[in-house]
Amino acid sequence: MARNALSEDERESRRQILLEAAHRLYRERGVLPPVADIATAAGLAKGTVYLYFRTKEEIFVALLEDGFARLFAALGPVLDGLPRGGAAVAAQFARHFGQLVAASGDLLPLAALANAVLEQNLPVEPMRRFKTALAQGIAAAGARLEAHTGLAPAGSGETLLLHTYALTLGLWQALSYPAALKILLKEPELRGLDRDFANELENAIAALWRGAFH
Amino acid sequence: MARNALSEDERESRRQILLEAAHRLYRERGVLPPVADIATAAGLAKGTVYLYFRTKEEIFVALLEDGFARLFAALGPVLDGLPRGGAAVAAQFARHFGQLVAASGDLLPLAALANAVLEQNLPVEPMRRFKTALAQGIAAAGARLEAHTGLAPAGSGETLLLHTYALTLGLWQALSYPAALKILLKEPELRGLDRDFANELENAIAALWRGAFH
Amino acid sequence: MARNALSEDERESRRQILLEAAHRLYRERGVLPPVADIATAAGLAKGTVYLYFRTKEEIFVALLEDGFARLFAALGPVLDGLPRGGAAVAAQFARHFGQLVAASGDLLPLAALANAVLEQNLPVEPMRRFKTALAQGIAAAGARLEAHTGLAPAGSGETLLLHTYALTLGLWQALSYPAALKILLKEPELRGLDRDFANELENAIAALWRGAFH
Amino acid sequence: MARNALSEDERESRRQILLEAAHRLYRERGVLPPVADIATAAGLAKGTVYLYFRTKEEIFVALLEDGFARLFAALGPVLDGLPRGGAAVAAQFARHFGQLVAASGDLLPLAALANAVLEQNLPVEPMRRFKTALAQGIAAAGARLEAHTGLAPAGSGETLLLHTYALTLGLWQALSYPAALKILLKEPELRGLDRDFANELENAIAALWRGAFH
DNA sequence: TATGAATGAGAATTCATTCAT
DNA sequence: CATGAATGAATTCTCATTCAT
Repeated sequence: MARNALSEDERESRRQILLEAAHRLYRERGVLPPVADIATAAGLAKGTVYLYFRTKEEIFVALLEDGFARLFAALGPVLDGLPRGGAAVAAQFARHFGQLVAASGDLLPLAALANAVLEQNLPVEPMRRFKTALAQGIAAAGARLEAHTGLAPAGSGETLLLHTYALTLGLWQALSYPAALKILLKEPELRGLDRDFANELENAIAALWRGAFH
Repeated sequence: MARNALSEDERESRRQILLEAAHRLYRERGVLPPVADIATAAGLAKGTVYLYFRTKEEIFVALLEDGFARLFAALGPVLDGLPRGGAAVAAQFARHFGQLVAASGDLLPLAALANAVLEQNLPVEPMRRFKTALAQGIAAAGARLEAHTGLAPAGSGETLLLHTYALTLGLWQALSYPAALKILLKEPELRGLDRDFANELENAIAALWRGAFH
Repeated sequence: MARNALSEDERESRRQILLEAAHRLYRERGVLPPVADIATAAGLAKGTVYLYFRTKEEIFVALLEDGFARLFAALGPVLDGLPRGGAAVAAQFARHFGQLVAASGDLLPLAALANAVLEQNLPVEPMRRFKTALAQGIAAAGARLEAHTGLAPAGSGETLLLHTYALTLGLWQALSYPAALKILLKEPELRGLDRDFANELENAIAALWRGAFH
Repeated sequence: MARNALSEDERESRRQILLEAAHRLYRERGVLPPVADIATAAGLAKGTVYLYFRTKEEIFVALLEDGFARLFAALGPVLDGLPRGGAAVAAQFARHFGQLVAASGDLLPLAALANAVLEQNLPVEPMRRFKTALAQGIAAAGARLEAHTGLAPAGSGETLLLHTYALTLGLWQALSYPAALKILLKEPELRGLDRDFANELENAIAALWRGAFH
């Protein structure tokens, strides 16, 4: 059993090394890197990657899962600190949420990839894991939100957080540009799309929450 | 002068045939089809496709452009019919907008693809065209929105519509599933994500607009 | 007949325009340009090119033919001016021939292409035309060479000129580099191949001729 | 450490199999064969080829490198056997060199391809390797030539061998014909170009060397 | 467990040439 | 004669994944 535990630790550590390598390469290149590169960056052989992940996409879904877990963990205190009801809730949440998102690194680009790319070649099970974690994270946070702010009826907290996530994801996609197209934004006709994501996000979330709280 | 140059109409009609073929294949398969298939589906030869579009991605951006043009065209009357100020604006817009989106067909999946995939292999110029049309459509609609509802200050209409677009896009991604994963939604842990998109969208937009109008 | 003659002139003029366009594009790009580009550069339509040349290669063989015709024309006076026998012949010819080659523009790169590329897709007849012109040019010049210098036996002039051509062509290939590889020449190990073509050619030809004249 | 990494020998042997397959196909067809065909001929899969060579052109440059290495190896004894100075050198070298070239197989057609085709799509590094080997081979042989024959000044041996190579390459191009055009040679106007390469080469080289040695 | 050699499906794009008008 | 739209053959190279060792 001791041997097993140790093996389990080693296994987990290998997994983490692979995840970090994949994450780093993705950050550097802006596209899903080839498995061979991930293996090399992790100091392992190509075949070894497949002892830890069944497909390349599974690696990135795992990354996504980690990212969301961290985000939800950070979200707890923010929700707990919200004032009961009233006008201040929206503004306060929007500000804190904006900071959380800013600190979440590559979560958004990765999440945007999820639908378009990752889900194409993914065994069902990791997908279930990810979606389940997402659903449960939102549900738990929703309950907490309702408890602290008095938002009613039951379920409306979950719904609001789902919308919050959607707005965040969509806004990031509307405002983010691949490096090659950044220049376009300087053209006068595109001024309307050249907005600061962080600032825009805070305003949008604040509006959504004001509306949800009336 | 050229005896057999294609007339502008003929050329446009060929283009439309290609666009429709591409659109249909995309709808059927859920992924960007190979150019060879598009050509065949359009009754043309592979090389011919490249007389009308420089890259495969350009085809789909053109589709996107058309879709948005139609959406904006339909949006005009909706905005014009909004009541001046007041509480009713949000609910009325949300209902009509939901219908517009429902009628827009594949616009959303295609738009979701834009960032992740289409922008990878696209000459700048069609990208500029698309983004410019989008920016101008939003700006024009924003002005109209302000004029009819009295929303102030200037620019807030444009901003609200940008957020509306983002929320729509993000929500679609959060709630849509590739066919292979639809079964997952029946599992109890995922009940929270098994929501009707149309209904959810209407609620979310209504909240956002209520918040924007206070 | 007047009409015919005029047509004939027009036809020849069109041909020349095409040849010049092809030549210019080849000079600019260093590779055989697409037919479409040649047509555009000549202000004609793509199909029109095929009214004047049966294949793309035929265009470039025609260019080659022109180039050699000019070279042979210029070679005549050089041969006529050679001293009868003696040691001075080699040096004098080498010097003049080097100038001719230098003035011949793209003849060498084109000639180098002939074997590797042009002959792959060429109707027999233009090939015959070209080779015949080449053979006759060399034979005529050989006779002239023999007459003036007293080189014997009969045929040895032709042979010497054939060898002269071969040495020129081979030397150009050994010493010429595509732009992308010019940098290589600065490396010390490659110093031996970094020679001035004009100078090298003169020396090589002089040696060959000295040997031929004993 | 790697349990099943290929040994250097095995890897080299695979490489050789690929080279031989490529060589054979080139000989049979007279054009660079598609990679797919090379792979099939070597009993390997297409992708495998790219584990050994980065581009198709690299294969043929490797072939060229091998060929020249063999030629230089065979050239050594020939140079060592040359008489010191005097009139006999040229004739003796020409005869032996002609035999070497005759035994070198496809070296010449391949070398003729180098400029026109191979250099178009070649990573710099294999190109450097090849050119460096060529330069060093010529330099070393040149020094040997000077040592044995007393040819002076220093460097003139290298120069003479460069010219020898150029003359050989150019002559081959002037006299060789693709199979489809061999028939042309029977026409009387082309009699001047219908020469036996081996014989012609010996004469040309002899003349060049006589001239170089005075 | 780890390795890394081998696999081969997969797809975009170019461009010479034809031919209906 | 001229046009230029249409054709479709042709080929490279990448890369996820497997599996013998």
